[in-house]
Amino acid sequence: MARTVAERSDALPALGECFREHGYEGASLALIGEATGLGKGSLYHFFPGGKAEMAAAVLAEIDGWFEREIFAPLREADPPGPGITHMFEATETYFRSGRRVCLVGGFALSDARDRFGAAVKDYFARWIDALSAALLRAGWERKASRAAAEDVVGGIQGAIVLARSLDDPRAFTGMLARMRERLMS
Amino acid sequence: MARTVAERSDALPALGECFREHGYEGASLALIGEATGLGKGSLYHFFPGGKAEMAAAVLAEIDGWFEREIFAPLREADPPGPGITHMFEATETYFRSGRRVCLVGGFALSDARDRFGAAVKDYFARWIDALSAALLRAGWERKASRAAAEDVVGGIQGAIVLARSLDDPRAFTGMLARMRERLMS
DNA sequence: CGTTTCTTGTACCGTTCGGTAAAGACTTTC
DNA sequence: GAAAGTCTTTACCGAACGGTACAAGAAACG
Repeated sequence: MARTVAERSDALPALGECFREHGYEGASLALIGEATGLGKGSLYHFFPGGKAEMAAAVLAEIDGWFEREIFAPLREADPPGPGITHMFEATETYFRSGRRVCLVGGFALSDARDRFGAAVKDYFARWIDALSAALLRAGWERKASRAAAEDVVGGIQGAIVLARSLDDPRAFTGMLARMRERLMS
Repeated sequence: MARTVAERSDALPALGECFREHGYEGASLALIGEATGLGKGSLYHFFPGGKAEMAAAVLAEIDGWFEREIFAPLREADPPGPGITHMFEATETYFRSGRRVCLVGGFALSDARDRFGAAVKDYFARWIDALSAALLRAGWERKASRAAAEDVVGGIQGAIVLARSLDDPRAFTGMLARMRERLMS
């Protein structure tokens, strides 16, 4: 019947959610087909490289979103304060207060890291660099800004783990609020 | 030939390492057999419940180790300072400066959480409680001690994600050193 | 020594895995 | 309206999955 989904990018959000919830290995083609509403034929039409290409496309889309919505504002906001504030707010929304897992962080802990190591490394390195640059412009010392950026970017990942483990989004919002206070005071 | 492995507990370390490296889903019986040196016959003899029982046994062993080596010292050390110092040192050794993944944290991010949610929640809740109690005895206010304990326990998980992502153990050791300084100063 | 209990290797089960092939159905283009 | 290109359905493949059955081998015990 050819439902003319038309764009492969239309499938990316559902694809991303599927990888998020089940991990790279756990996201079977059956689950992916269910999540996207696409059969194997369509999936392999859009992603001839199979699961690996699907995951790579999702990673690229996520990378683009963060670059646009978080990294660039961090680098460019003048004064830098609002860029940092926006990072915390956008992060909290994006991860739905810890109810939504970070796909990149999840990949980092699984053996999907071997396959997508470069993308994973790049994502976190650029986040830390962008935040560190913002702190630098806000008057922080070089070493202190780098350390604080690592603390915050790492802390966000830890906050997700904690909120999911305790089954309590307040663990996420609490940690973020305290990190924010530590940066802005 | 019946190599008389004798104790099912002898297989737990290798079993744990296998789940750590590949996750619950990714650890196939073939990989598990390879890691433990045991055939399916032996594995199902010791763990009639299959993979789920193996993972539960590993979680129980990990829980016991942390209770003995970290939680109890945190609760009992008098003065509390050395108990906290010991926690940081033991944690750094156990996770091999972030080269070794936290199995419980990994489960929390995957859909293994649905299966082992209670054990995962308990592990983190008891860690936070024990650390919080130590800080309380060290003179911290109740709310501040709880917040700091969440920051540190979550921060450790984030440090593992970061070190693995950046492929740099210094991200782990650095974050831990700064959290330690924040607690002890 | 023989017997019982514990441990193991092997063959096998049905299911699901990622991936392929090819024909059909719809759109677009001229 | 036919030809070309795009998208989807369906059936299928070999391999690997988790799990079971069972008989043979080693240990322990009388």
